[in-house]
Order: sequence, then C-alpha cells, then structure tokens
Amino acid sequence: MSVRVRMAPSPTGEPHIGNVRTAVFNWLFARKMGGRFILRVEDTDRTRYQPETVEVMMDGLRWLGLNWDEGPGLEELQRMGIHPEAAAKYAVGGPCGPYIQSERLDQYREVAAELLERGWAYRCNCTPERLERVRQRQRANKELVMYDRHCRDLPPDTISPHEPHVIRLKVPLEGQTILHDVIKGDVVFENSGIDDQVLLKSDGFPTYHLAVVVDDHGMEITHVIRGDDWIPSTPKRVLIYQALGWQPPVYCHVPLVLATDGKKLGKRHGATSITQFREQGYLSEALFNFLTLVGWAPGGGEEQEIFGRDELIAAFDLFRVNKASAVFSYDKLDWMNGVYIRELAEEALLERLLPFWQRAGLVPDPCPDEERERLRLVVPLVQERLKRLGEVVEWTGFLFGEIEPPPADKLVGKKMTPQESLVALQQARARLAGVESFDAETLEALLRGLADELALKAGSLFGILRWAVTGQQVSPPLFGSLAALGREKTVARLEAAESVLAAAGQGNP
RNA sequence: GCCCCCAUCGUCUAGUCUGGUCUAGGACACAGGCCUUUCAAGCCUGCGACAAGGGUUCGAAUCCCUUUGGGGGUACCA
Repeated sequence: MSVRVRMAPSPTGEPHIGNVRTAVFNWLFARKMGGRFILRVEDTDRTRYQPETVEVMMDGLRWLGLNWDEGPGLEELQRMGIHPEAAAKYAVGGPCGPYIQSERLDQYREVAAELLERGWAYRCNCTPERLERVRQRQRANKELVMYDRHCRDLPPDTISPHEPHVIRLKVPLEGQTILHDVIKGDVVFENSGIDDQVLLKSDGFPTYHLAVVVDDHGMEITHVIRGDDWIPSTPKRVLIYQALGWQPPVYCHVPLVLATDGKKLGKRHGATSITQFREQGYLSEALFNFLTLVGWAPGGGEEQEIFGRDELIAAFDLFRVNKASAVFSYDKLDWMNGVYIRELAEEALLERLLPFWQRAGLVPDPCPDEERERLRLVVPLVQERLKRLGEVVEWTGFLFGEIEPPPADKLVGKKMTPQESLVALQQARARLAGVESFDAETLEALLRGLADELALKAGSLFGILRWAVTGQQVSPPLFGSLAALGREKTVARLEAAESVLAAAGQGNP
C-alpha cells in the first residue's frame, strides 16, 4: 500500500513553526516513500476560526517547497472566502474531497449515528455550567478531572434528538487501550482514566477526535505524523477505530519544538510564525534544511549538516526521529542561513535582496536598470556579512539618501592630530575628485598611495574615511562602498566631514 | 492533583536497539589566536556532557529498577 500522510492545520492563527517542522517531516516521508502528501483544513472550531490564515498557511507551505498532492479544490477554497486569484493558485483537489472539514459534516453525523447505534456513544445534554461545577468539585477533591458520565446510562429516549445536546464516546470502564507508536513504542492507558469525550458538538460540528478519525479513514491516511502533545488524547481515537471496526493508521508522534526557556515555543519567544521568518529574510531552503534537523539527524556517523532538498529526501528516516523534544536555536538558524546566503550566486542574491530594499523604501519598485547596476556592486560587499536578508537595510542604508555628518572626534585618526586628519580628508577628497575611474580597485591603489605619502598607517586613514563617508564605525569594505556610493556623493560627504572637523578645531585650538 | 512522554556539552546532535573499538565524535554559541581597511567570512586552538542512586555483567552512555528534573495533556480547542 502506498504511503499517504497529511498536514491538517486548523485555521485559528498564524502557522506556527513547530507545526511547520512536523509538516516537513510529513512531506519528507511522503517524498521518500513515493507517497502522497495531503493538505486538509480542520476548521471545526467555529469560535476561533480565522479564514485569512488558510491562505497564509498555504502560502507558507509553498514558499518552503512543501507542495501537496491533494488538498482543497478551487470551489472549496472560494467557498471559504478566499480571493479567486489566490484560490486558483492554491487549488489542488483530489479524489478524497472535500478537504475542508466544514464541508464534510454529513459524514461525521453519519458516523456519530452509527456509534450511537452500536452502543459506543450516547447523547448528553449537560450544560456547560454543570460541567464546570463538576470539574471544580473534582479539582477540589483532587480527583481525576473528567466528565462524570451523568448522561451515560440514561434510558434511551430521555434526550430527544431534537433538543440541544452533544454526543459523547462511551469509553469502556475497564481494560486498557494501547497506542502503538513507531517512535515512542507502545503506550498503555487505563480505560478508567479516559474521558467520555464529546464527539459531536451541539452546533452540529464534530470535535477534532471524531473528525480526524473519519477523515483519516476516508482519505486512507496510512501514517499519522504529528506532535507528541497529541499522545494523551490518542487512546480516544484508537477506541473510535475499534468501535467502527476500522484499521487505525500507523502513529508517529514526533517531539515538540521548544523555546530557549524550555517551554513550548510561543509568540513572546521571538519569531514563531513562518511568515515572520520569511519577512526577516531567512531563505526558504535554509529554513527547510534547519527544520529538518530539529528532532532528526542522519546518524550513521554522518556529520554533514548542510543538505540539499534531494539529499534530505534520500537521507530522511522517519523511524530515526528523536523521542526528546528539541529547543529551537535561532543562533544556529542564523548561521545556517548565512551559509546559504554565501552560497548564492551574486545575481540570485540581488534578486532576493531587492524586495527588502524596496520594502524599506530605499529602492524603487520596479527597480530601474541603472540602480540595478549599482546594486550589483553592493551585493558582493554584503554577501558574507548577512545572516538574514533583512539586515541588508542596515548594512547599506548609507548608500541611499543623506547621512548624518559624523561627530568630529570620530574623524580624527588613530595617533593623528585633528589638523593631520583634516589634511588627510582634504587630500583624499582632492584625489577622489580627480581620479579617472571610480572603481574599487583604482580607489584602493589611490588611497593606499595617499597613506604612504602622508606617512599614515593605512588603517588610520581608512578609518576616518569610513566615518566620513558612511557615518558609521562599521561598514562594508571601504573601497567597494565608495564605488557604489559614487564620486559625487563621496566628495560631498568628505567635504561635509571637513567642515565638521574645521569647526571643531576653531572652537578648541 | 491525576495521566502521559522525555533525559549525552549552554543548544542541536552522533553513539543506545546489536554492552567492550567512547580517556564520548560533530555542529551552533562562547573564549583566544591568525588573516585583515572596520565588521564579517575563513583557518587554528580552547572551553564544555553520559541527571542521581542502585542493580545485571569480566565490562554499561548503552540493559533493568528507583529517584530527581523537564515537558505535554487534563475543553461542546486543535
């Protein structure tokens, strides 16, 4: 039987990086096994439903290269209220649709009715208030907190199908339910500790527990790969499979992704949504590579860490995934992203950088050819310095618009007097104004020559020039920066710097 | 409280299943050095772990038990 796995996000918020990592495992496994990766939208929680996030999720998956083989079709997406253009872009369809749970309600009701008939479920009309009271009492008495089965053994017709009620699973009072998990091994639960879970809510929507079983079965999912925070509730679903006489999927509970403080990664820990990673300038291939390595490693003495997509597919082994949860290291991600940035061809990097410059308002969109020519000069200057593409704005800000003239003390070189520094700046300006070709190589030769003539250490001279021209202590390499800035602006900034120095000198002879 | 999962450097991990080759390997981070026009990048060096206690065994990071620690779950959320 061919492998079928799924990613089943619920559209209740921004796609969380932990879920995305799990999606990566699913995708990798499907590709490795020549199986199918299916996208299903689990929108059964109507109170937390945020329709926009469906598109954000699909966009994020595509961006990461996690293409799905089956998923919501065009009309389904449009019915969800997704813009026709976007819907067309993300529509995939498939033989097991609909791939949106809110469009499968009939199936859940049917199965719930069957469970009722088989004596594996019962109606319950307890109010939320009563339920809350029961829970409070249980907590106060330090008992197991779960439904007290008040309606479980009511005579058959006590609760009419027409009054508001829920349908609950009738969990056996005794015995054990075993979860066979390929990563964690067998996990045994006492049935006495399993809650009579609600399967069908009073609004007619199923809970996750019912819906996921019906859909996984209907969509012939072979392997359920998901976070291990689902383990405690899995026996309920195993029981539903038993009740229905269905074959359960192979369960693979993968470890959670934690923040540096050891807690489940959350918003206050930094970027958690895939959108944020993208906006900060992580390359999708780097993030993909990194995500693969949180909770999994190739093993066998393999010490490589940078893997191409195909290498990853070949090397990935679901059954080698770790049991223990892993902390998400932004530091290591930054390093890896830097590696990928450095590997990019210059033109490709330029292409990726452009939107960041444009979003910061530094470069017009579309980018005129001559500006592009100029940016071609700056790419190699920043390439090995960037960890995230977004950082290019800080690195190159001085090349666009005007800068604040630097304070006088920054314009005095090491072991130099203000007067000497002023002369050096003037000399540099005069030569730069007259030099024939304004390219990095020529400028370097010129300025090294000047340092020699003035008997200055090259570093001292370059330091004050850097301050004068970039307004910063730290900048991309000087000569390339000058070339990218252009003669006119370079000369103007030197002039401005000279004025600052001269003015300071007069006030303090 | 109750249930469940987990446990190798600060972090990600290799090694655990099939005990000996492990005075525990790699990567990130950190520290120092080299290179150098600043910052990076690169190169070199250093720091740094088998949670604890009991077993089993000639021998345990590897097998068993207990403790401790961490995490997750405990909804008409997913």
